[in-house]
Amino acid sequence: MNEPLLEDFEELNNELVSVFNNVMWIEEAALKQSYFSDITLKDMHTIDAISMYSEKSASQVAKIIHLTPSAMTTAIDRLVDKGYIERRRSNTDRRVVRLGLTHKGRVVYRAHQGFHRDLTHNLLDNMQPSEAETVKRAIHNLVSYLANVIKQ
Amino acid sequence: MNEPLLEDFEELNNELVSVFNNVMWIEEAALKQSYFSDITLKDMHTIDAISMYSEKSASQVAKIIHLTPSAMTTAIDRLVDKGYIERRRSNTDRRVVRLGLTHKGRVVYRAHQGFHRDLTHNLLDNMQPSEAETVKRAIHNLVSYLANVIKQ
DNA sequence: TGATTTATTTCGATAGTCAAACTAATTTTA
DNA sequence: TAAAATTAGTTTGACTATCGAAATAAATCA
Repeated sequence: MNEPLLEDFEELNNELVSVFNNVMWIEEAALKQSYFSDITLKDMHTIDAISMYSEKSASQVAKIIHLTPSAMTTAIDRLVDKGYIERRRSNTDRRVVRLGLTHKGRVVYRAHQGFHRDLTHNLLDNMQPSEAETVKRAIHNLVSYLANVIKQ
Repeated sequence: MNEPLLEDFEELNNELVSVFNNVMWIEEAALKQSYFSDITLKDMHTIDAISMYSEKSASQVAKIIHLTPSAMTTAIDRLVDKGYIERRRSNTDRRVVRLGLTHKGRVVYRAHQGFHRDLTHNLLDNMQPSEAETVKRAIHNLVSYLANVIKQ
């Protein structure tokens, strides 16, 4: 590994750690205080993976959020009971369960997207367009690196 | 909120979401495959909060990682049993439990720090010093924003 | 000293996870 | 085309982490 690019590499590193450690529980806490206090952040990620228009199967969603099939089933049960998502057996292959958001599900989904947009806006606060491009490149670096780690 | 700074704001936003959603489970998976497969990522965060030289009390650590006192007790039990941390009653106030890392604890702590340093290095991959400063400013924006959200 | 506060622990209940066994639907193969 | 294998999802049982309430013990206040 070559020389650090920043004198205060450690400071950046610590801030990054703090972001990772805090974002999760802030989302969790925000959910608890909201109108949607009956779901956890993990539930939220399930809803997010199902998303708006896709009609994904249960196993596709399980793969996205890294749950075993059995855990996926109970997670779906929970969210169906609470009225956030719907189960529909596929007509073309009656083994598969297609998942979709209910009206209530679409409302939380959009609220959660709003939270993430706020994060992104704040990330770019006070940046010139060219600087914003640099930030984008940095985040893209991270995505590529993580994708690489996953593959191995 | 003013105009987006990037034409492809959405793309950046999506990548940021993907980073948040993936970092956690990658850390989790990395732990499972490692020599330290007997601890979870949450355990790792406890170890991280205790850190190297501080001698924090149980309730201080609980506050940092947002656990209730009772959950903190059992989390400590777990990590003591597995040999990662040590409990010492304070001499000046015998109600308080001071926590410290064992040798094994310090080893995982450093390994985990290494993981985060890799992330930071990759974030800055192919950046000029001035660009690295911009990235640093962006992350700092995020930290400030999150700190602000916490306060409310 | 007696009452109150503080730090931690114990206990009972609950929720989410996994692995293994199972059901039902579809595809392969002989 | 009937039997075997595969695939998608569910059920069950065991386990773990969490919480809230009550208990314990030490320190501080009045």
